[in-house]
Amino acid sequence: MSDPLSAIDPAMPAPTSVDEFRDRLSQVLDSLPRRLRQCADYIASNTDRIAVSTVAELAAGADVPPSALMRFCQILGFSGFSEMQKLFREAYSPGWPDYATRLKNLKEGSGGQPAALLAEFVEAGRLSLESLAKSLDEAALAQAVATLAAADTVHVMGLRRAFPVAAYLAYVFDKMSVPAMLHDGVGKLDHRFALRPGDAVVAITFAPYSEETLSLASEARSRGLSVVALTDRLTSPLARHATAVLTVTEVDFGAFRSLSATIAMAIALAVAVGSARG
Amino acid sequence: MSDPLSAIDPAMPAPTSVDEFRDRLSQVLDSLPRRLRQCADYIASNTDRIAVSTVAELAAGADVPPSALMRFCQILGFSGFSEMQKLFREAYSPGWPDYATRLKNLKEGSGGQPAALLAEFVEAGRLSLESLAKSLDEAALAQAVATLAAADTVHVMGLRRAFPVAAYLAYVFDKMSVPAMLHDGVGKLDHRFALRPGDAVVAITFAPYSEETLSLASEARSRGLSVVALTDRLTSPLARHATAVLTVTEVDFGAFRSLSATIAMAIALAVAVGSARG
DNA sequence: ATGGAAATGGAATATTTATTCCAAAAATCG
DNA sequence: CGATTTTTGGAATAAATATTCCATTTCCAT
Repeated sequence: MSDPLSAIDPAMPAPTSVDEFRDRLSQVLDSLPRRLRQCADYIASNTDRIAVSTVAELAAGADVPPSALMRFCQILGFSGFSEMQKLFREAYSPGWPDYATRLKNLKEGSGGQPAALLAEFVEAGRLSLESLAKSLDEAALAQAVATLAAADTVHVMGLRRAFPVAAYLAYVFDKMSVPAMLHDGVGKLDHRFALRPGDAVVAITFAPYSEETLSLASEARSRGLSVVALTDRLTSPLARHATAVLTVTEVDFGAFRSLSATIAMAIALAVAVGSARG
Repeated sequence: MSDPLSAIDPAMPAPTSVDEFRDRLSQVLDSLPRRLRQCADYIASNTDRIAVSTVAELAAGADVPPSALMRFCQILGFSGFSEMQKLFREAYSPGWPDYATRLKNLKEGSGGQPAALLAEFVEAGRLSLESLAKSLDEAALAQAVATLAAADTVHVMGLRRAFPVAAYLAYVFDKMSVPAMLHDGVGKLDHRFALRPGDAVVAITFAPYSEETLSLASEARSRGLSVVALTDRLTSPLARHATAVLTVTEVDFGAFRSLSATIAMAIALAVAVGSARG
């Protein structure tokens, strides 16, 4: 037997830092056969577990036998798993088990402005999610689900910053085999002829409310279709045209909102509707 | 021989959290004899090494024989060192919830309720955000920002579930007056002629990776443009074509991901680039 | 299809690491 | 100061863990 695998580099010196480790990993990645690639994938997305796991645990996680993982370590240039683990144990600085500390660290730390910004958005997102959990109007949600579950086609509209939410909602509907149409305003076509009796509309807009979305909701309502509103407050102009109103208060940071809560609401809605339909 | 040491509390239950551990430690501290106090002192100021050290290493650090350290663990209420270490290993990276099981429960039990679904998505989002804060590669983020700040036009591409992220990214770039183009695949036009020297690409894709996005990234790279990858792991096929790789691990619930962390990363990136450009 | 090379899984083994136990050393108390 | 209890260190053992090896399977080129 020749030795093609370690021939990737016969006596490659072991990586001496986590960065070197990452480099090596991406170098060898392409030439790895199935099992070893599984190792690589799992290790790459769970690098932080290496320091505190056993071969058996990691192997189980990657769904390979322990011997495959050993081989993997050796291909990377280590003498075995223990040597690899040593690298990560030395580099280990506790990942700030405490989220608050870590956040503070990011804000003030050496990562500079981008990291601090990220920390702010993470925090905003988390707060938004918490507030959503607390202030959820279950009845309204249930009603919205019932409405959409009973509809023929679901029309989804949201522009500008609501557009990502609308797009994701449409995506999830699609995956759940719910007939849905995303009104995206491309070419200024408004597709309102597409609204048929028996259909329903999900309209998404936040202050300052987009005219186009309000107009579609209003049109739908006047034609007798059900309209589910996803908006920022009960007094939103959108609420006027809606049969069910879902409100989500996002915590903004700077001029931009995290959308976390809005998206959570949207997926939950879509999945609930999808399963209600069977 | 009576048993005064464990008599500190004959069958005290083991601490179940790092906080409980700290409490216990300070409780017993005063009643400890010399060697055991050495253990306590050393452990108290090196709590973070427990997860990644052996008995022998810690004992050496505290300058006591291993058996003293064992006794110390038992006085704290653990059956031995391993049990104590387990606490710290788990606290460091708390096992993610078993969503397969939860989802099953939801479907079967009374929990098919939309509100319960929403709670799960909220939880998934929160975990994703926390994990992003913990695992952020600050250097990669800084590099990505620098890359994009130096570019002429920024091209953004992401399809399917990555599309909402791409759309939001493009929206924020626009608001921050960064020349950006969203490649949305409308009409199967691929717009690759639009890539000009001096431009940069932000490519977003997660397993299973979309061919179109990979192909745009690869094309851009081969023409010498910078490519920033926003993906789920370092071993992603997208990483190959990238000059900077940002990874975000989202906790999935069922088939759908919350996108919270991915979006947080995207906004932070866009805002940082926007302000770097002035 | 067929032979040869490569990759794989798992059982066997080696090594490391945790844990117990007890004889010796300190400490405590009358 | 001697008797008794507590604490200590380290050697012996048990358990967990890493590592190797090889028979079997898979892959690939012809």
